[in-house]
Order: sequence, then C-alpha cells, then structure tokens
Amino acid sequence: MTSDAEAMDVSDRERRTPDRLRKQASRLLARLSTQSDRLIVEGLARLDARKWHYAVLASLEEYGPASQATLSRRTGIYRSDMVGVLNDLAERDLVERTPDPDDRRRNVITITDRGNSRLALLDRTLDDLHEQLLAPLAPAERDQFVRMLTRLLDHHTPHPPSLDASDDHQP
Amino acid sequence: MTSDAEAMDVSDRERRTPDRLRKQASRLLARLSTQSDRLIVEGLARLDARKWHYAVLASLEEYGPASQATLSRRTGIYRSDMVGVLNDLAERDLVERTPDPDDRRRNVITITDRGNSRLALLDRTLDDLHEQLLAPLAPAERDQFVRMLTRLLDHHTPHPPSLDASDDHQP
DNA sequence: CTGATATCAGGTAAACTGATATTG
DNA sequence: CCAATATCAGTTTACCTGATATCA
Repeated sequence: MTSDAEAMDVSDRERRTPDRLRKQASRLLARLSTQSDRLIVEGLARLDARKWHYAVLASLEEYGPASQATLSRRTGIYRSDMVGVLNDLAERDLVERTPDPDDRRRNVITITDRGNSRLALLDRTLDDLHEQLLAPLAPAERDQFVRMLTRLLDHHTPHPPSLDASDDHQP
Repeated sequence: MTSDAEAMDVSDRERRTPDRLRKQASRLLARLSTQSDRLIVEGLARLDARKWHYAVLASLEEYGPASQATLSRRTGIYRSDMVGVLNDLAERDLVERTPDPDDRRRNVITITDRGNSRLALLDRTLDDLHEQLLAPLAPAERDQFVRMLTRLLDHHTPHPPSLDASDDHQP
C-alpha cells in the first residue's frame, strides 16, 4: 500500500504537528466562543434578557441617546436586526423610541429609568457570568487574556473612519 | 427628570465599569471567533476545502481509521453532520467508507493517499492562516494565548469518560 | 442626485434535537 | 429489552445581503 517514501512523509508530518487539532487557535477560539455564548445566553435567559438588550442599554447609558444607526455602529448589531431588538426593549419599557425633530429620518432612542435599573441588574449578572467564564485564570491572566483578544480583534477589524463619533448633531 | 440620588447611581456605575462593552471577554471572544472563522473559511475555500474536511483528515491521519461515531467524538462534529462531511470527502476520493466486518452497524473510514497529500496541503495552508490570525502576538504570547484558551475550554467542556479511547475494537 | 435612515424580507451556515432502521 | 450506529429531517440563531420608502 504505502511505499517507504510515503511512510517517511507521514512520520515527518506527525513530527511537525503532533496533536494539531487540539492546538489550533482557530478551533480553540470557535469552541470556547460557543461555550462562552451558551453560558452568557443561558445566564441572561434566566432573567428573560438577551445579550443585545445589554449591549444597547449599556451603549445608551455610556454614550447617551442615539439614533438606531449610531447604536448599530456602537454595538455591532446590524441595522436590520436592531429594529427587532428595539421593539423588544420598547415593549418592556426599557427604552423610548421617539422621532428626531432635527432629522425626521431618525428615531432618538433613550434609556428609561426602568432601563437603567435593568441595566444595573444585567451588569451584576454579567460580572458573575464572566467570573465563571474566566474562573481558571488568575486576575493578572484575565487582564492579559482580554488585552490579547483586543489586540487580535483590532488587527482584524476593518476600522471605520470614526466609530462612535457624534454623527448625530454635526452641523 | 433624574433625582440627585439617581445621578449618583449613574456615576457610580460608570466608575465601576467604564467602557464595559469593549472589555467583556465574552463579546471579544465572539467577535474574534467570527473574524477568525471568516479568515479560515475563506482561506480554505480558495482550495475548495472546508474546515471539517481538515478536521476529519487530520484525525484519521493521527489516530488511524475509525467509525463515524468515533470520528464525531474526536473532531467535535455532530454525527448528524458527519454524514454530509464524509459524503464530501468520499466524493473527492480523500477517504474511503467501507462497512466494518466486525460490527455491521459501523462504517470504517480510511484516509486515502490522495487524502494524505490533500491533508499536507491543508496543513501548510492552515499554518499560514494562523500566522495571519496571530500576527499581532509574539511567539511566546501565541503559546500563552493557546494555553489560556485550552485551560478555559477544558474547564467548560463536559469531559466524557474517554474521548479518543479505541471503542472500536474493544473485546 | 447622492447618501443616510428605518424597516422588511430574505439567505447561509453552525450548532443543535429528534426520529428511524439496523445491528450488538 | 437496551444501547450504539448511520442516516435523515428539521430548529434556532448569528451574521449578513439585499430592497424599499422616507427624508437631508
């Protein structure tokens, strides 16, 4: 079946990359991301919340009211999907969606008081969930891990001219 | 609108977690995993290959012929999806699927010579793609990164009694 | 006329669940 | 009767691509 030359090829390859399936960063990333997602999604589901709820609420609290397009850019949620997320949030009285008088194409999304206290709860919950997620890492390692992820992500994300620039009220 | 107490609450929260959206490990993981996936998938697509092709071929070369169920456990591909992957691979003559005489429920999957040289090509391609993926990290950091991912993954994967145990020919 | 905005209607692929026929 | 195997059918969700009507 296999010639001598072939047998050498195989052992060559095995010497070069033993156990390669378990060491590939891309595979590890994909699997860990799946696990992480499950953890977060299930944790938030217990509060009848979704991750995007959090993303939108946090963005609103940190950067103030915004149009849906701006929220999209800030959270990474597609404009097409943002509609549904905001419907969810508005139904629960966590945000208010009102037409922008200055630009009648836009809606201005504002976080409500209920939204703020909801956000506080989600913040606490997510802290806890991340504690679980990163449990095996010491505090210093967690920082390092997050920094590495950030560096890698920055390197691979096509960066727009300005992400959170206030393109809302620019004269 | 907001009482003094409320204003203090907000600033409290901001002091506690400034820019939290950009620092959440779960979000970073999800986004980076998406980017990584795109890189790998596109890179392999240029060779008309998929990641699972590689996973199956590599598993076969490292651990030898196996049943589809065993391959499933080793690669993490669901048995339901394995069928289609093996159809793909068999069509391209990269593996052979023959009934197991010792256990007629099973098929024995064997890598072909073409499969082996294909695997060598995919190995080289994936090395290159991972070089791109991890470009911002120094060699030592890459090792550390992979080790952290592994530790986290091990902590979160429900580990079966024995993963790659030879449950094929056990008397 | 160009471009942004909100919305809607889809499309793909990964990760999953379940059912079934066959065999141990 | 119970368990595993290969296969098929179908669900859910993240991510992404349009198209459309409205307006700057």
